[in-house]
Amino acid sequence: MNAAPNPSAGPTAALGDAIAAALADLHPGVPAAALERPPRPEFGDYSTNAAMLAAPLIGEPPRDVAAKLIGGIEQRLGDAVERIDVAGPGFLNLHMSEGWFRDAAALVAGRGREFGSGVAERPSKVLVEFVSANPTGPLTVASGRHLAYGDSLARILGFAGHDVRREYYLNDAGSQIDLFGASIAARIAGDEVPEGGYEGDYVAGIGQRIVAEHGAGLEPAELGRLGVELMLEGIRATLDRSRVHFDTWASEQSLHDAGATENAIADLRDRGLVYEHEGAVWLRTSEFGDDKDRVLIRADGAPTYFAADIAYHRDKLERGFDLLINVLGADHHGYVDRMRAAIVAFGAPGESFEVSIMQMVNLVEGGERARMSKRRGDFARLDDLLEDIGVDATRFFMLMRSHETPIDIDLELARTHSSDNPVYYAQYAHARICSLFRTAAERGAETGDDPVPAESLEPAERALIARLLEMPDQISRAANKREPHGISTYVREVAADFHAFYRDCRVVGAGPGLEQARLAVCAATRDVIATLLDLLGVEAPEEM
RNA sequence: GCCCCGGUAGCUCAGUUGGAUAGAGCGCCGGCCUUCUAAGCCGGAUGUCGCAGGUUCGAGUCCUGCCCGGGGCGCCA
Repeated sequence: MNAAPNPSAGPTAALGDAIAAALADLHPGVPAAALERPPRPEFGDYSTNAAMLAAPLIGEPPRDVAAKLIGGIEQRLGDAVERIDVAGPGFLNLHMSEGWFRDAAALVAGRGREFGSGVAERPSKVLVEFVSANPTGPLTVASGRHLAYGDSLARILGFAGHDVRREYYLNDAGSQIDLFGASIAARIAGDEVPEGGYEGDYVAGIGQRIVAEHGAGLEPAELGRLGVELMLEGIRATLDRSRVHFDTWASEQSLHDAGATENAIADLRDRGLVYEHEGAVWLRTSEFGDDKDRVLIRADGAPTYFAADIAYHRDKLERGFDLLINVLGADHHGYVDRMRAAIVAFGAPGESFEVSIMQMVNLVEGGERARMSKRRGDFARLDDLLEDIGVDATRFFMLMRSHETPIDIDLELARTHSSDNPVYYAQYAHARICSLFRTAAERGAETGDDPVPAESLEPAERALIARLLEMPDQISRAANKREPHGISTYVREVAADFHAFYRDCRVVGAGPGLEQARLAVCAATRDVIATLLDLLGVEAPEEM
């Protein structure tokens, strides 16, 4: 039952192992106990509910079981632990020794930017598809949230040890492209765009550029193709500014050209899952958890968007991914069941397909919903937001909340370069540490093997180290739950603990032994913050 | 009608897979720079965790039913 020790888990792993072993001695088959950080300092550095889990199986009161566990845990941990108390309903509270904290800090510092990486229990090959905005307009702030989430999730999964690829699916075929071409044609002619067409001012600009380069008189279909090229140029530039780089761009048109849609439908037909009804061709998605069957080919002979997407996802599966993650807007949630049904129809496990549903993002200024652009038919562009508040603030604010919650971005707050702006809080901690190392270098760091003075571990220092030790758990949690916002919460906690440490603990010139020990704590903190910010796609400046 | 998401401090939101006296930021009040960055720190006030039941040693967290807000239920994409 003991998992192989994972070097990535850090110093706390040994605590969990000791508890599990002591528990196994007492009674077999007790479920894995939690190792938590208790809510209050008096409760020690770590606590476990092991005794409360074992009590019903053993048939004794939790506090009695807890008392029996103490010896076994103490014996295994030696002088790492100073004292173990039984508390409350049966918690075991572990008070770690000063030496244990010093060793832990040195270990974390030694791992540098690697600390917390490789925590995935079962590394797998993952494809994250996100943004995938139609190339018929510039990216919006909604895409900005998708991109921040998708890219950060990819970074986190990669750091955790998975083999991750980012992909953008390009809807470069179909009725929307036709409509886009018709809209451009109308603007060139000085007419209103057709019903339901693209009304944004940028369409006229696209038309002008095409006329300037290729002359007038192009067919709408050609205008659509050239328009997509130009829009794509802009989209790539915006992604670049946002620090997002896709490994692959999948093209719907290419799938059509390769006959992928027909092949996918033929495959499903071979599996006996396709039938004809009222002139259309249907897929039995209802056999795999969907509400009802879905149309693959319309009565007029044209394949549906769903059919093309099935072909696309079949292609993803054939490329050997264990896990497909799609990042979609809330308006697409009704689409999830049918797509998963198709995945299962191809013989892949349902769990191999996941969708992260993104809630909306509003821009707020002065307590009111902000308009980034007042032009008719236009919308809040990501470029305008990047211009306004910068990449760091954009990405950080997008990831401060769970993706399942709508967010309001306060532009006034995001713009200010003051302490009120949460994006600078963690960056400032990082810059402060870098500055501290510069000072240490100027003054000449203390050298030698002086021992660390006893009773030199201040409460703030102890709290900071304990916070750093959460790193592996925080990474695996963010990765497993697909929640980059957990990283954003955690990095602010690390920064807050560092600022308190900085207040209470002199580093440079602290004295023989102590200065080096505290520089190790600072180095560990600096690296952890830099890693976390990088996972969010935010820079870690060395000075501010 | 059915499905998804949310409802936690004045505001915006966290809440580590069911744990101890529910937290943070903003806003409000008051303190702290002759030593490593004050973009910082410290102290102070505020809660029927939407409502009602249930599960158990224990529920903001899990189950059921309601209420409110947002989104979705096409041979559109």
